[in-house]
Amino acid sequence: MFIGEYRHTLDDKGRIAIPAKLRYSKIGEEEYWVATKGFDHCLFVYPKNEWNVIVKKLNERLTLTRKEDRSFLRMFVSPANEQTVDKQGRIVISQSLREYARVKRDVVILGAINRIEIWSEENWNKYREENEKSFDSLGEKIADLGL
Amino acid sequence: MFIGEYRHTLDDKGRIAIPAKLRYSKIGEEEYWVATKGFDHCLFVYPKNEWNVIVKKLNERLTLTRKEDRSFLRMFVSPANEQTVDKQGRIVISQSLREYARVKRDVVILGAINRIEIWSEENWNKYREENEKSFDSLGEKIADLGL
DNA sequence: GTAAATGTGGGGAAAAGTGGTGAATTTTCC
DNA sequence: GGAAAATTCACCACTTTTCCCCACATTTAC
Repeated sequence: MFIGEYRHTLDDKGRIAIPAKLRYSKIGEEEYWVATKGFDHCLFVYPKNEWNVIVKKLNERLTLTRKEDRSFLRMFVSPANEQTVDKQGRIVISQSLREYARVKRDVVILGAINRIEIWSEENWNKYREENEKSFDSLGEKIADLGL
Repeated sequence: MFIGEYRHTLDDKGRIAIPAKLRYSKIGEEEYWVATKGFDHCLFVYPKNEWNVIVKKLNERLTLTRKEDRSFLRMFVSPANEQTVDKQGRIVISQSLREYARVKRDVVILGAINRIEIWSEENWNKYREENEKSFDSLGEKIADLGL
């Protein structure tokens, strides 16, 4: 399971190191990772097997003939990128993904149970500020989680 | 599985390179590809075997007597043409397809699971802008896929 | 305090993408 | 039917990008 918040840097070649704690978590020891556009202008990064579960579900439910389905496919699946980790534990973030998430150099990486999220530092700070304020009330709005 | 977003160029002869990641993906190593008109004014490009699957389905489900079926067949199957890749990994996009998708020089190529899509840059930017806005809410509609 | 692991930067070889030339084939026109 | 024009096709060449190493600084673990 992926948890934790990490500050890393993206180098000139678009490479970013996956935090060791995430890289070597059980769920994360895969041959490759898949990065794609996520909600709220961050990137979602899945280990191979988790990604495959999602695509399988999507394939069952999405149809070629429905407009919304095509849109979701193009927004979520098409931008995805398979990446093997290099010897230093890094993956490459493609240019279109970097643009989408507006990441330049300083990056925040979040563990999010079955995926990793990559945020530009600016976006993350803004998001965090906004949501910390309403954290308590937020708890009441979301579904009954049985906590 | 085809995934990824790529920016390529179409040359004066109508040739376009299939991104290497797509060309060499398992599903993509075929003798030839089939390009045809797709939804939303882009082009759909299938590897041989995937195209055959589509045609088989159409054959089973479309009837000669229904007006809409005939129309769909003529819009989707008739404009299709087979293309072998040259030594540089390119295929030729026929003029009528180029006109349909309004592609001139700058082109965006999308991996879309079992097909590839070719967009003119302008069309893609417009489509993306319109659909990115509703991406977050769209995700909710598609609902709990465990993303 | 020392050794190992982690994160960051960079260089060189290989692959990918693009543009172009000349031969072969097809089309057009008389 | 045959010659000229146009188009297509199969290579070749160049530029850019990507990939695979190696090196080093910093942090973590023992």
